[in-house]
Amino acid sequence: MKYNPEKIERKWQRYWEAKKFYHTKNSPPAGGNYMLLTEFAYPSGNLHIGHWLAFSVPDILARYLKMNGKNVLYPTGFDAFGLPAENAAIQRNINPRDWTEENIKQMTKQLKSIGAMFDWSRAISTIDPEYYKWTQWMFLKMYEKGLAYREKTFVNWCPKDKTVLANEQVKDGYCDRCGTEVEQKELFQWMFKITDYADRLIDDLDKADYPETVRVAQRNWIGRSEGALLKFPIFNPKFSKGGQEYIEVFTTRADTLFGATYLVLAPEHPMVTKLTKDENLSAVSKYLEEVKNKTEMERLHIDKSKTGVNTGGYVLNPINNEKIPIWVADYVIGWYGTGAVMAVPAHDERDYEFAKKFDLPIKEVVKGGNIEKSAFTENGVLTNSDEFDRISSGEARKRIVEKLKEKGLADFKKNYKLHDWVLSRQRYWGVPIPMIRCGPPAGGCGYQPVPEKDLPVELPKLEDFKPTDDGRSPLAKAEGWVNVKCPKCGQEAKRETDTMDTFVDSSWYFLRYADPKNKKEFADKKKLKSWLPVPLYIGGAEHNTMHLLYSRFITKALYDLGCLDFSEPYLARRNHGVILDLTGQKMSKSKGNATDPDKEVSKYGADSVRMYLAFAGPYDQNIIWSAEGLVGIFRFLNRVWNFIGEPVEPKTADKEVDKILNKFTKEIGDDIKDLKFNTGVSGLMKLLNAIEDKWLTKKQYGTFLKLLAPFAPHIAEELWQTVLKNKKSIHLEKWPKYNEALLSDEPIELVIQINGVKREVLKITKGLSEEDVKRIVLDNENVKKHLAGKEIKKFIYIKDRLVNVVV
RNA sequence: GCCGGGAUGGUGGAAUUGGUAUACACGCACGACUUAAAAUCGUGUACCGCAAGGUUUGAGGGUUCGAGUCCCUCUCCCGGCACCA
Repeated sequence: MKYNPEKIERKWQRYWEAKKFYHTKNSPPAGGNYMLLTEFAYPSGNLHIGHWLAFSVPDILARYLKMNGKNVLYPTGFDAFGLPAENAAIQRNINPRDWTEENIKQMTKQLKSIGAMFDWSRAISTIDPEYYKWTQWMFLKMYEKGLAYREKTFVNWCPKDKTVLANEQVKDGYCDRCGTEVEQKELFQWMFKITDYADRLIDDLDKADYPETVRVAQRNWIGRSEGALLKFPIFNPKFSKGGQEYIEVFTTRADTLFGATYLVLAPEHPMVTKLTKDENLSAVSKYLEEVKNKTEMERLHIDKSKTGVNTGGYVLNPINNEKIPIWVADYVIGWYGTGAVMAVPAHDERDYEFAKKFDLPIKEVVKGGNIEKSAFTENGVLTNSDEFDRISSGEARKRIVEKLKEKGLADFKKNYKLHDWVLSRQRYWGVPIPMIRCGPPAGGCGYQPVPEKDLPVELPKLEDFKPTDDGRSPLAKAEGWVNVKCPKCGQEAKRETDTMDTFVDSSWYFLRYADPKNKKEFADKKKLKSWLPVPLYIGGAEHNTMHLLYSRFITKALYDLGCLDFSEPYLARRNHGVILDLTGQKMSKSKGNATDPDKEVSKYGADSVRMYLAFAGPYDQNIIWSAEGLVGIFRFLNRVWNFIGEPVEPKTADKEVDKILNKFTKEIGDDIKDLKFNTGVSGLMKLLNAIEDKWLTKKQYGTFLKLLAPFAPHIAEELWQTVLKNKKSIHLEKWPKYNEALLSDEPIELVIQINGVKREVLKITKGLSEEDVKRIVLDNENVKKHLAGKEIKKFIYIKDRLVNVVV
């Protein structure tokens, strides 16, 4: 019979499903529980080849761990709310729910064709009210703790999607979802106080086994910098009546304070007009108007040359009371720090450029550079700084701040680039924010949380769910839903009509896998304890900042709320790459270069696709899809198919085969454990090459199939049950044990170098002493030839490996 | 600009972490089977050289008996951050 994957794969998938093989029990066996987490899928339409990479390759590890006695949970689910689904539904003029549910059905079918050991009994979907009830519950808990709040701020507004976006969802000034240029709007929004967790989010990165890229990306994103807050007294008769007023600035270079020759306010700074002298007012207003008309893009990227105007106002340098002019310039960012900086042109490139352009004084206070030519931004020794002269920058930073601190004019301060997480969206397809607004904007009870017993606040069915231009969610139109009684006073009130960012839904989904059907809690404490934190989380690098940061934050918040007894959700994280076409382009539907996995599966089978993806390269690197490479794997599986035949009697067992199997049992197992799936596959190939023309016993054939089973579960099962006539599934078998003694039994090849150049390879037994080896080596004809007439200076012997004779 | 990762045959990649560079595949070439092709099997395949031998891991230098691996300088590619004070 020929190898026909289409015939056997469906059959075994049904068999495994019928026998509930992968329905994980809660009680751990001796080996313990292990949740191997992969990122759940967004139901966008069809499964693409990237999903196969994300799910089929880690399945190799899941199966290996199961064979090694772990109670493995390989969960799956759908991250089903969100903008793309909603936009797609609008385009097709159908309801987002219908569209999403249809996709979930289709993708579930496709996911099953992978042959992964997903536990479908625990599958979750974020649009299930039984799930999002707990998303809302968590929001309320956060609200109680003051971690969720509503405030008017400048937010990113996508004019096409008609919703606000979190900072993380804006890429170079464009909407991450649709590519439209993002505008800044000042709106009331719901936010999570993620900034409260900035330090812990950085410091705890070292508590888990995260790849360096993740650590760096998150640290960059949070952007902690340590410096000081300095108060500059305002010198302006207009405002000094009735107590001194100050401009606060943040700086990491307090050591350069004596070099501050002017002060700059961001155009957004609330004090700008107040501080501007009457005769400068028209110039300043004009400038503010100009800046307002610039888009974020122009301000950040196109127009990098410095602009600004003098306000005519002054502050005093707190360290020496020098009078310093106040300027307004848009190179200072409104939201970062205090929106004002002390300008030290001698020691900051931006200030230098600005000072040159507007002819402001440049005063050197740190020695080491040439300020005639450029700003000197490194540390050095202070000069022109009174009592601080000849002190190093590092020391001066401390001392200057300490001195000012005594007068209440400074303090040490950490600053962050991280913003609070704007979580409200003015869109239909999301989890309703469980809040009720009582009374007019002023008066009434204000915002009141929906009582816990009323959860979930279900998303109503809407005929017209299209977004609006007025910054209001489409839910505002659902009058029957919006109008409720205030939970506090019982008066007429309205529901919050914004929905939550989908990243809230996906920030805690892995917790639900521990107890997906629980109606009383988001998960039972005991079950949480037995499954979490996640031992290993595998996913795409595109989630290294957003999703990973958010889920770490929510985990920490839940920990603080007493809901969890761990504060870091994952013990380890590994990234997988993306799939590229032969020209190195990223595969995508829109480019038309995407491989359709269904087609490949119907041609070569799921086993071939799985093994190809595992084989094509290291798992954390990008994979180049090669149709020819896939055929190579298919050929290999055909050879396997033809190899497993009628077993011989144990009496005639080939001992050599045992040795080979023993060696590869260790090698392949180690490879899987280390996520080196590519060399694991090559190990299987080497193994087959070594034993292909030998006759094996049933046990030996079985061992081979067990090594193959995690990679190609269908063909392994077929040959195991139908050719070898085993009654039970191969996927209930244990990973073969290898014999350490047998490994060291092997003769080894000793490399002989003369002056570092390989001259001879000798087969010797393991563990020989240096004297024995020396005798054997110097007796070798080839070695003698190369040594003739030369004096041996050194004889280096690396045990069981190599000899280097230096002459 | 700062930070991180990388560069190995015609291609994807391997290399026990300082010890045989190019495993395993793909591709290609030749051969076998075939009327023929496909499939399959066999042989070869880093480069120079008839050979002995020599050269080779982006470029150059260094440490070492020995470097793809460690150190320094540089080039290019990918990713994160970026007027963040």
